[in-house]
Amino acid sequence: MKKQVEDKKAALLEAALKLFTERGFHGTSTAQISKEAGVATGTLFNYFPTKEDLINGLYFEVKEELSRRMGKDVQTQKTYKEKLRKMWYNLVEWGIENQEKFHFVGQFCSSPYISSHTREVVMEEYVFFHDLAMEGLKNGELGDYPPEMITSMFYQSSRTIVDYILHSEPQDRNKAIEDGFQVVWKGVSKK
Amino acid sequence: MKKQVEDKKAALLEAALKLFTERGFHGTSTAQISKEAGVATGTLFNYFPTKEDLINGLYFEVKEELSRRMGKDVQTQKTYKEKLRKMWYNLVEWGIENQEKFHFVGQFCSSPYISSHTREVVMEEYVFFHDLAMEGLKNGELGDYPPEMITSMFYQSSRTIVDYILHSEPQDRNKAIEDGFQVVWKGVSKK
DNA sequence: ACTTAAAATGACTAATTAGTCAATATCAGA
DNA sequence: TCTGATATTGACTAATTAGTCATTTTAAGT
Repeated sequence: MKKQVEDKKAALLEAALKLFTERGFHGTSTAQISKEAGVATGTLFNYFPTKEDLINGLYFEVKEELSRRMGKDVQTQKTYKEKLRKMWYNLVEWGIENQEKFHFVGQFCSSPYISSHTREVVMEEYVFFHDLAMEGLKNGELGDYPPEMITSMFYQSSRTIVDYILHSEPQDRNKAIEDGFQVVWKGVSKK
Repeated sequence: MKKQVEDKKAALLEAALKLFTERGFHGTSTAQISKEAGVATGTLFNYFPTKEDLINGLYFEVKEELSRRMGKDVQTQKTYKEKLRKMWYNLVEWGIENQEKFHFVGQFCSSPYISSHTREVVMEEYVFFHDLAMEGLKNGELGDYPPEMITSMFYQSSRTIVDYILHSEPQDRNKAIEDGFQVVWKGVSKK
């Protein structure tokens, strides 16, 4: 019975991801989500007491998945530049593999339907990212810019490159990913 | 009588800008917009036959205003780098002065409620931007990246810097704007 | 002051919404 | 097979929605 429960909850989250990304929060009814997930309208509310709880739960799950992917194998890299490059590839490749999730977080990161509590809990998962910027500033690898500016430029540039790859469909994706890293690295590194 | 008409239409557009930006398209009712604008619920539909016509009209107006500002005094600059810097300052300063409009275009540029017709008409206003990238590639000022990648990086970086300035509130805004330009220029320029 | 055409109004409607709840289905353990 | 706790269902409700339209108001020209 536990298995079934997880199936339905996962189906609801998947349906919500698709529809919220396509049509927005108020543009999607709970009935549409239930139908897409293949459950009754009442079932949604067994798992998520309100529509806002659903989008907050979804946002948390997706951001958590992204943070795990971003940090993967970063600390095993030899140089600072290699660490940043690894994180860049993790981020962009995840974005291409998970277009809907990538688009979803971009769309709802500053939405009023995501509670400040959710935002705070999610933020904790990204401390390592801020710390990596601080490390680069201390060891002189990065230009003398505020750390928040560096992390924002890095992350937003990844969104730009993912959108570019998905929309312009360049013949060589890996070239585009590497080009993107070169632009960002030249931009934020010292000298 | 003409004066009054323009007043009401402008009030509706201003109210729509505020509410759509805050709560999204489906998160805002036409009744709320009319109330915010200080007109009756029926009056909105005298100016905009449907809610979608309203958001499309608003999107067109705002994007047109931005394109005019972006291109201002750019061609009178001496060097290529000065042209790009001028455009950067135009863009970022407009974003800071017009937070709601800047946020609005960022939020709705890939929304399904903006018609492809609106998108096409707006695109024509930005040909000069693409041309400036092509110019930089031809004269060897810019690195060998696809022009769409360069224009996207430039524009998205401006959004990042505007958000950074509005959110982190650095003591010296001009320093932050110039820092932002330095990062972008180092990133996309040759050598 | 009178005329007239356009502009403004807000009560109204049919459709849709988030969320409820009483009834039904499921299934592990006895 | 029977029991009881839990999961699922979908008809239902009260509230809200975009858009309509008959009526009233406005104001420019005479």
